[in-house]
Amino acid sequence: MDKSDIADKKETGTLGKLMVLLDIVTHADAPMRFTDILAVANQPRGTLHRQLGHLTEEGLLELDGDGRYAPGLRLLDFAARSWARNEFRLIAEPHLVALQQLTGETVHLGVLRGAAVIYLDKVEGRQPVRMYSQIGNASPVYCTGVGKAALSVLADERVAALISGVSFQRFTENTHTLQTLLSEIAEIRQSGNAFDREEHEVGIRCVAAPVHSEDLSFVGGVSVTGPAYRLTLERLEEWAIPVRQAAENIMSGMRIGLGPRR
Amino acid sequence: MDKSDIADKKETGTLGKLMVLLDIVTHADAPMRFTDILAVANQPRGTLHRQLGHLTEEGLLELDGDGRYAPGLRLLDFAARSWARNEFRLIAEPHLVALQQLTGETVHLGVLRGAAVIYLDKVEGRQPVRMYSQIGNASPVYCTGVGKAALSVLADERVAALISGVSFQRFTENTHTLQTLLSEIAEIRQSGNAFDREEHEVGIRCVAAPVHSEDLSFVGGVSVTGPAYRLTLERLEEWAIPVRQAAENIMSGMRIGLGPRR
DNA sequence: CCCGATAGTTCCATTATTCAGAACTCAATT
DNA sequence: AATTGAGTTCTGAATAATGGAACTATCGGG
Repeated sequence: MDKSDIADKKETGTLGKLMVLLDIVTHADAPMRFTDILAVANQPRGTLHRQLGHLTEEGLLELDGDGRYAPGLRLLDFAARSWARNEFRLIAEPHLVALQQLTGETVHLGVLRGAAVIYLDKVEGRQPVRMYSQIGNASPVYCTGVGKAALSVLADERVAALISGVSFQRFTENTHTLQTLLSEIAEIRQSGNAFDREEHEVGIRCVAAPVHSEDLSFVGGVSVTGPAYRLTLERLEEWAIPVRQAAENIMSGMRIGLGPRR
Repeated sequence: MDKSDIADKKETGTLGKLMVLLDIVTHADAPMRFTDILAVANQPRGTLHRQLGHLTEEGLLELDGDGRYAPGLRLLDFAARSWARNEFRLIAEPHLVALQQLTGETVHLGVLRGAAVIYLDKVEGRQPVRMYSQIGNASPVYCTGVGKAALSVLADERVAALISGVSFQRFTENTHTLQTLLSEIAEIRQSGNAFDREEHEVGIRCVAAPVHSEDLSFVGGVSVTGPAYRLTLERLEEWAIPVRQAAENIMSGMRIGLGPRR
C-alpha cells in the first residue's frame, strides 16, 4: 500500500508510447510536420510514421493537406461524453450556479490531477460568448486558488510528493515559491479558504475552498474568480464564506449521491 | 485512388482495440463494471483486464472505488487543446458571434465526420449558464440542418456511400427517410440553405448553410437554431440569407487563413 | 463455518504486432 | 542533372499482446 506515492509509473506498453505522441501534438501551439515530431519524439522514422498513421486512422490526430498533424476531432467526441456524465460535476453544478448568481463573478470547479488542476466546470456571468475556454485545461497547482485549496486537504507527505517534481515558474510578482506555498497551505487548513492574489496572472484574483470526497478519491475545489478592480481584498474576504458554504453543499451532495455504495 | 469511399477500415492494431473499449465506456450512460464490459467487448477476460488497466493507467479511463470504469479526465485535457486551437473554429468564431447577435438565437458550427456531425462551436444568447452542452457531440447527419447542408456539397456517390450504413431512426414525424433526404439534398444544392423543421426534436427548428474548404477536407455547416414558436417558417426564410452570408464569410476567411499553402 | 457462486486478478507459453534501420520515392533547389 | 530534405515502404528481429487456465477475493446462503 506504499508502492504508489511518487513513482506511479507503470508500463502501458504500446499505448503509452502513442499517448506521448498525442501529448506532443496536442501541447504544441500549431500543427506539426512529421519532422517536427520526429525531432522531439524519441522514435525512429519508420516507427513514428506508423504510429502517427494509426493515431490519424483512429481520428485522434488529423493530417491536413500540408502534411501537418493536429489534434483530431475524435478527442472532442470522447471528451463531450466524459464531461457530460462526470459524477462530481453533475452534483456540483447547481451549487456553482447559485454561487455565480450570488457573486456575479465567474465560478470554477477544478480537480487535482497529479500536480495539476483540471477545470471541470465554469459558470460565467452575463458575458454572452466564450465557453469551454477553461474547461479541461490543466493549470499548475501552486498558483491557482483551486489548486492550493485542494492541496490543503492532503497530508503533508502527499503534498510534498506531489510538488517534488514541480518547478515553480514565476508568473507574477506574487507567485509562490515552495516555501511560501507550504506556509499558505498551513493557513488554508486553518481558515478553510485559499486565495489567489494575482499569483498566476496580474489583475486576476480569486477565493477558493476545498471540495473532496471522504476517501479522497476526489480532491478539488470551487472558486470565484474575477478582475482585481472588482475583487478587492475586502471583497475576497466577504466571499470566502459563501464559497466555503458552496463547497460544503457540494460535499454533502457527494455523500448522498455517491453514498449508498462501498 | 478508389480504395477508400466505403471501406475506410484500415488496421490500427492494438490502438484500434483499445479505442473500441474507450468507445464502449464513453458511450455507456453509466460507469461500467468489468463484467459489463466483458459482455460487450469481444475479448477474453485476461486480455480485457490488461487493456483496461492500460487505459486506466493513462488516465483515459477512471476506476472508482466500486470497480466501475468511467471516462477519464485526461480526455478533457486533450480535448480542451484540440478545441482551443482548431483552425476552422478560430476562423469561424467571429462570424458565429455576429450571426448570433443578428438573430438572437443559438448559432452552431458543425463538421461532417463520417455519417455524423460533430459540433465544433456554439454561440448562445443571454442564457447565463450551460456551455459545452453540445460541443463535441456527434449527431446523425440526416436530421440536423448542419448535417444536411454538409451533405449537399458532396458528390452523389459520396453521399450515397456515407449514408449507406446509416439506419434512419425516426425521431419525430418529420424525420427524413432515405428518399426524402436525397430529394431535400437536391433542393439544398439549389437554394443554398438546409432547414430542420422539427426533424430531430419536436419544437426545435433551424436554418443552416454549408461551409467547406476548397478541397473538401473540411465539410460542415453553420446553423441558427431555436424553438419553433420563435422560429416560425417565415422567420426561417428570413434568416436563410444571413446564414448563407455567414457561411460565405467563413469560407473566405478559410481561403485567406489556410490559403498560402498547398 | 463452509459451500458454491460470482467477480476480478495473475501467470505464462504462444502468437501477432511493433520495432528499427535501411532502402526507396518524390519534390524542391542549385 | 545532381543534391538535399521530407516522407514512405519494406524486412527480419525484438517485443509486447494474446488467451486460456489457474488463482484469489468477496458475497449470500444453508
